[in-house]
Amino acid sequence: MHEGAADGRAVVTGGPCARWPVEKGEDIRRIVDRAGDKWTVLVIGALEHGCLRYTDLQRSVPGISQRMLTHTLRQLRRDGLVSRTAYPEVPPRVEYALTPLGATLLDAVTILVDWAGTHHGEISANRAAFDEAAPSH
Amino acid sequence: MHEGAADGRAVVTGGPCARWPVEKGEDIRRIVDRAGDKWTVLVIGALEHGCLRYTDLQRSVPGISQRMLTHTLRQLRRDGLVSRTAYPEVPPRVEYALTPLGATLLDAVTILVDWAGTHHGEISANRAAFDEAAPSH
DNA sequence: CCGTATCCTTGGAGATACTG
DNA sequence: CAGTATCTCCAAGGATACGG
Repeated sequence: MHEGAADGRAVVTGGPCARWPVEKGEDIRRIVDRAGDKWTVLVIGALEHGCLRYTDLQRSVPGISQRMLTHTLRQLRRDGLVSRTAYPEVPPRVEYALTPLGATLLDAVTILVDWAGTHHGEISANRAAFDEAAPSH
Repeated sequence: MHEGAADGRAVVTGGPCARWPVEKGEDIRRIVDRAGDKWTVLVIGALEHGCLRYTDLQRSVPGISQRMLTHTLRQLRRDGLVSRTAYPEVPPRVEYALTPLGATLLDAVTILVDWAGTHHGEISANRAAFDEAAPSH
C-alpha cells in the first residue's frame, strides 16, 4: 500500500485502496448479487416461518410470476439455501424450506431489511430535498 | 383483497403470512433493491476508507463505466448516502465521501459480504453437487 | 397441483464522443 | 478532471399456454 506520498503534494484522497471484494472476489460479488436480488430476498423472507408449498409461495410473494418463482427456487436450491420435498401423493404436493445455510442468509438479509426500515423515512426525506434542489435536471 | 377463506381447508403450511416487506413495504423493497445493487455495494465499499475523487473511484471499482459511476453516485447522493464536495480550482477536483447514514449502510452491507465470504466455499460445493445431479436437465 | 417452454417487451448497462 | 449525451445491445423478467 503506497499511500502517504511524502512529496508534499495533495494526498487527500488516499489513492487506489480497494481491499474490498473486487478483483479477486468475483465469486463473492456474484453471491452478494444473488443475495441482494429482489425475488431472492422476498422468497427466503417468505420461508422465514417454516416450509411452504409452491402455490403458497406464490401467494406469499405477491407480484412474482411463475417463471421467476421457479427460477429463484432453482437458484436457491442449487446454492443449497432451500430444500425441496416432493410427496408422491395423488394431488402432488411439494414443500420448500430454508436449509440451515439459508437461515443464516436470512439473518444477514434481515439486517439489511431492518436497515431499510429504520432509515426509510430519512432516505425519503433526503430524496425529496434532493429533487427539490434539482427540479428535473 | 378477498383472502382469509375461512372454510376450514388445509392449514398445514402456515398460509399467507408475509408479515415481511411485501405489500406495504414497497418503499423498503426499493431500498433493499438499491442496497443490494452491484455497483452501489462496490462504490460504498470503495469509500470505506475515506473520501475519493471521481477518477479514483473509477480506479477503485474496476469494470465500472463512467455512465454507471455517475449514475450510481447520483442515486447515492440523492438518498443522502454519500456527499459530494467540489473545489473551485483550476483543475477541477471533486471528492465523494460516505455520510454517517452511508456508513451505517456500509455496515449492513459488509455483513452480507462477510456472509458471502464465509459460505462461499460451501455454496460452490453445493452448486457443483447440484449440477452433478442434474447434468443438463 | 407443480412446474416447463415459448414469445415478447422493457430498460439496464457498455462503448463512444463531446462539453465546462 | 469531471462529468453529460446518444446509440445500441442483450438479457431479465412478465404473460401465456402447455405437459406430468
